[in-house]
Amino acid sequence: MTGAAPPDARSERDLETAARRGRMVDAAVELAATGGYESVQMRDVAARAEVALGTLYRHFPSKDHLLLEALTEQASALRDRMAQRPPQGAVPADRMADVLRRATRALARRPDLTAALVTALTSPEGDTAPHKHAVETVLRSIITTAIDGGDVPDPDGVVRILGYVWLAVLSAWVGGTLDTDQMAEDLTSAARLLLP
Amino acid sequence: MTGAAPPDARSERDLETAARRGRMVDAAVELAATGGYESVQMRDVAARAEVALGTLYRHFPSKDHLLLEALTEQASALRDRMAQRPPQGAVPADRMADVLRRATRALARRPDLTAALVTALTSPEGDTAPHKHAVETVLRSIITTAIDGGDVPDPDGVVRILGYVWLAVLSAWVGGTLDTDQMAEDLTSAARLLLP
DNA sequence: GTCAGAGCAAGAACGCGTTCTCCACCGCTA
DNA sequence: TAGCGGTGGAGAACGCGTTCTTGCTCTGAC
Repeated sequence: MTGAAPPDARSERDLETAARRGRMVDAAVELAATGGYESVQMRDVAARAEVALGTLYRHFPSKDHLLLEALTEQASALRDRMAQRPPQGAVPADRMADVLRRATRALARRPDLTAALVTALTSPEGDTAPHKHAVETVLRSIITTAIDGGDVPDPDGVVRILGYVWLAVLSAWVGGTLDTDQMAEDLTSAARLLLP
Repeated sequence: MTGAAPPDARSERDLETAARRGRMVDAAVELAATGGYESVQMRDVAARAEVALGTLYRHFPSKDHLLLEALTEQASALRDRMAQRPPQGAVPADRMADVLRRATRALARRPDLTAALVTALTSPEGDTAPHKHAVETVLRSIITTAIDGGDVPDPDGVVRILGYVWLAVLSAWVGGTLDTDQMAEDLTSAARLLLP
């Protein structure tokens, strides 16, 4: 932060720095989309973004930080896309199942990318906790749209629990213990058990 | 497998091999208990078990396989201990909350060990899927004891969902985004939302 | 008795995340 | 104009999971 400086008074240098940063995230996403987490190799990211390895680490202290920034972007984009069209269904359970089904289908469309990002999300690095919180908040806001205005007791609790189930199911899918259909099935089941 | 040979006809060599294998798992558990996942370094495990690195990898194809074997043992031991004493509570929700609270307290008693084992469980290595399934089965069997005999509609669905929540909450605790109290709170909340 | 093969020890080697070192360039102030 | 701090480039170096190589010993088959 430059404090009192007007936001459009950035020097050309700052603009270049921002562009470089964007290229690094884009490069990570491109590599993740073809081969998942292990295909995102820091040397390759740096080469594709046309920066040096040291520069990459100057902006992102670890591979997981880099992928979590990408995940935050992707999750926000998903939220915006989901917000375009209100969930279908007469009761909250149906609308929730619809939201989760659509979101899951969107994620399953680019499986390697999703796997890479979820892997970063579930990696145990302690100093990424704030970023993880940010992502969880976005995911919960997606879920929340399904019960807005419905007559749901303890909506926050339900949203928290469904957020956990969503994460666990995604993690199991990434780990290979669940396929896409089982994932959708378990999410629907959770929605029906938790909502009227 | 030696086929038709009687089980106690193992040669001395086989006994030594089994003992070595046990020492490797024990060494991993000891190291995990003091420093978590990253303290379980394969060279250290081999040294502590007094085997060569190659021998360790002959028995366990990866660090995660090793830790998942340890986790299976620990989970089975936990299940046996939990089975000693039936859950307290008048209704299924109370009994479930009791079971989850006791289990969580047991896991929180050795935080570094639990963190290491949960990390292995949520690591995305594809070829550990069967081991992960085995662990999940044990965890679900612990949960199931809380609703045995109760009048619960769709008990399997509830157990699956609560298993997911348990995993996600543990994972968040390991990742540092949740403390022990919040973990217990969310689990209790899930039990009350899902059970009568 | 001998020979093939499995189990293991010892340790070098490799891959990739991460850190460190050294240097060039740019905009700034005396 | 000369020096200076900070951003970035190039790449070596380090740590740890994993793999590979070499050689020894024991076992079972013939």
